[in-house]
Amino acid sequence: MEPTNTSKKGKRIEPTKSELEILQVLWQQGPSTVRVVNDELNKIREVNYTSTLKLMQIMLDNKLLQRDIVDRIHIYRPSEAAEVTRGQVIRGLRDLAFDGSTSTLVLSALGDGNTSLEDLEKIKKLIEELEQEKKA
Amino acid sequence: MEPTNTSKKGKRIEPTKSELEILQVLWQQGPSTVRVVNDELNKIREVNYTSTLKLMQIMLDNKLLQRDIVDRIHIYRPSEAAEVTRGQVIRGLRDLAFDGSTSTLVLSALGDGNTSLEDLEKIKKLIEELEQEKKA
DNA sequence: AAAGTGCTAGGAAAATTTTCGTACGAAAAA
DNA sequence: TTTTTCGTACGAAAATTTTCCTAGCACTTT
Repeated sequence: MEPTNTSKKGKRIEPTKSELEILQVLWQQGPSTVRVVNDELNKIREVNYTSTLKLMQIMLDNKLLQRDIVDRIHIYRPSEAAEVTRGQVIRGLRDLAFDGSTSTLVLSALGDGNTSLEDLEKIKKLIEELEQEKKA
Repeated sequence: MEPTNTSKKGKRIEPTKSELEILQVLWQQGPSTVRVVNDELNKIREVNYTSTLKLMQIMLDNKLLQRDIVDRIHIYRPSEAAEVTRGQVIRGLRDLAFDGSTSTLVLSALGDGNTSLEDLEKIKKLIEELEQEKKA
């Protein structure tokens, strides 16, 4: 399908699965080289270095990542804070498979019975804060 | 990549985006013909009838859907209840992009400030129930 | 019966995503 | 200086996902 945007650079798209995987490493580790990211990925599954490199270059093109070059070392970092991208992704999934309903999604997420008491408390706290804001 | 399963039929996979889109229609409308599903999809975006048909046939192969034929009319329905598939999907995303943390995910879902008071209450209720179970 | 309608099956093309081979440059080691 | 090492860029293959074309069957209409 023909994109509405004719310019090659700067298309804004949702990250793919592999891209999210890389973003997650960068969110965890902070700005990193390809080597670091690739090593991290290889703790989970086998990936060739150049595969990770290529993907990160594509993400640079797509503006999902930014890059600093200091002393010839390429250091990549996410363009957006984790919260922003995660929000986009979760809302996308909400609309795609959860009827557009946040509560359906949250109920489903909590539904496996494996959420710890601390987490439940944490979430309850947040809800109460949100309720305060709403009522105010 | 070579699948571990050599048999053609019966491979168990996570639904793709388009497949989730179809599942969502079936969850909403109940068991339906391809025509109904396709009409529903076309309220959102243009899709050719045979595209939807093909996808649903693939999903039948993958056992994501099941089919009843009554009076030559093919009626499709999801193999799994919405809750089950939604749970799989949300856990997949949790591990992929939310550090494996349910609370991070939920906080992110609620974080856009658009959740209604009723929804917040509904979620809080559920959390309190879960806490009771845990403590018991 | 012939033409039209509405549907399924299956192949294959198109688009997207993911993976990797190869070339090449710069720095370090021999 | 030559060789080895470590990294990037780029093209293209491979795998996956998505789309649609064509053929064929059954029923309806003319």
